[in-house]
Amino acid sequence: MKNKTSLAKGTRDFGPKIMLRRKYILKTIETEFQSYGFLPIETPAIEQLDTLSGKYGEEGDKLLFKILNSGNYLKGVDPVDLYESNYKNLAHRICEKGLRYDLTVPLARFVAMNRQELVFPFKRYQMQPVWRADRPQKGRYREFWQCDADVIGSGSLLFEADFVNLIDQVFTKLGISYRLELNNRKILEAIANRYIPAEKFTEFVILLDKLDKVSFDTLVPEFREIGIMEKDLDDLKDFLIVEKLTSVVLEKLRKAFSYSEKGIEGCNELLTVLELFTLSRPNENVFLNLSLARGLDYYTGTIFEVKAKNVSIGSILGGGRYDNLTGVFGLPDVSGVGISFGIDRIYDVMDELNLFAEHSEQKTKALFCHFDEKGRKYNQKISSSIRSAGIFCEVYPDFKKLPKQFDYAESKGIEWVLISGEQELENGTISYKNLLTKEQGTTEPAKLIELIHPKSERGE
RNA sequence: GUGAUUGUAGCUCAGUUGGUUAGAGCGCUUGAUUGUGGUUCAAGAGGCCGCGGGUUCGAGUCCCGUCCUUCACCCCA
Repeated sequence: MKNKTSLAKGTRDFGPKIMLRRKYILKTIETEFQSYGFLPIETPAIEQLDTLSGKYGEEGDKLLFKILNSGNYLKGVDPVDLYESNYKNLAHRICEKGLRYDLTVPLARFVAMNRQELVFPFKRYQMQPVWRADRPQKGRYREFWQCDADVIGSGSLLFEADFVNLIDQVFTKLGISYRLELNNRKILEAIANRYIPAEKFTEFVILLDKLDKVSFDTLVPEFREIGIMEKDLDDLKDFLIVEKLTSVVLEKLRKAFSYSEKGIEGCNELLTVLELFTLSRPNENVFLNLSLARGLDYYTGTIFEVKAKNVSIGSILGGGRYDNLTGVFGLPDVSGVGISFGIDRIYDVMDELNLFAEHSEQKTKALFCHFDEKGRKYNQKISSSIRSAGIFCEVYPDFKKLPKQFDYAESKGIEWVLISGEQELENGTISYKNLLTKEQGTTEPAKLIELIHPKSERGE
């Protein structure tokens, strides 16, 4: 029986073992989100293609999954386009919907549509899958989950500081050694203004982003191409520091920006963020990286990026401040800031570094065993009472030999087996064995709860 | 989108210059053992060699296409 079926490229099934771990990551993040006052929303997987198109740049548009119209999707199609395989024209004719590419644009749409009912600043979190028609590779999937928290409708730098703390709490809980890099779009603008005309800013930013992977020197030809003078190259190279974020570093930087108000503003913002997060949680993992740019060009202020130490898998979190995200949906001048955890990559990091603990609290604790219909009925009754007491348990479904039933318990990691045979039924008792400690005996059903989950462990 | 790479039993993998009936380990089923698991021993089941075409007397093996895997680029979580 050969498996002729296969998964769509870049998608994955998750078995129980993996799901328990994914749920654990999700739960850890969700708890932190909630503790900072973020409230959940969900939006549809499917959006109008118009909502998504043009929000992610030319590259992003190519990566959008489009959904073929229902019914006769060829109605109204220009035969010339068909004949000439003019797929770009066709796509928007025959596809009016698409799968969401991230959670930020749907949020912007949501806020614009529901602005009357929302309390501002609106703090929401959202944990849902997103889809990108990318070629899969390490740490990159076509379907993956993002866990976003955003604050809409406030320019307060307090939220940037909150995010720094929140990020630290999540990764500390998960046991991941990380490095949080910050930058500010205003600082980038100030640097760019030093060397090149404003219209080259985007190209400049894309180049800076590459410095993460390749050395400055290999990019020199491209820097020249966008108009950086030969004499300025060394100056730029010295400028692009990566250092621990401290007030001393920011002070130095601010002096270097004496020519640029924007630059000074960016420094002041980072200084405020530093002060605020340090008040609640000093953090040694925060760095200032002046070449951190991030491709998404809607960012206007602080930029966040987190990488795991000791694993090469790209960033596991990204985020930043944007001043006009909802503008295209008819709600201008609303400032927001947000971050996004990539839990598929976080999973890969934890898997590679062996950071997953056994999550035994989620497993079945006891298995009821028996030999015949009478015993099964007896067990069925007892099981429901200990289940009501909060003990995860299950009743063996068939009448098989005891070793089989033990094997089942063993392979599911069930600690206790409870046996009801002729003897036990006659005396109104039940036999038990702990597969880990080998402790065994016979007791009354009413005492099972205390046996399996003693008060001392319950903390009562 | 560009360039590579992979696919043989449930899993991990052998399979010679193309040559009878495609193998191993682990796992699975049954028994030794009809109320006490993980060990041991014995027997057994399980494969259209990813799919489609081609070359050949003959293809798991060579060629072409396609799908999935993995990886780099682009870009990103």
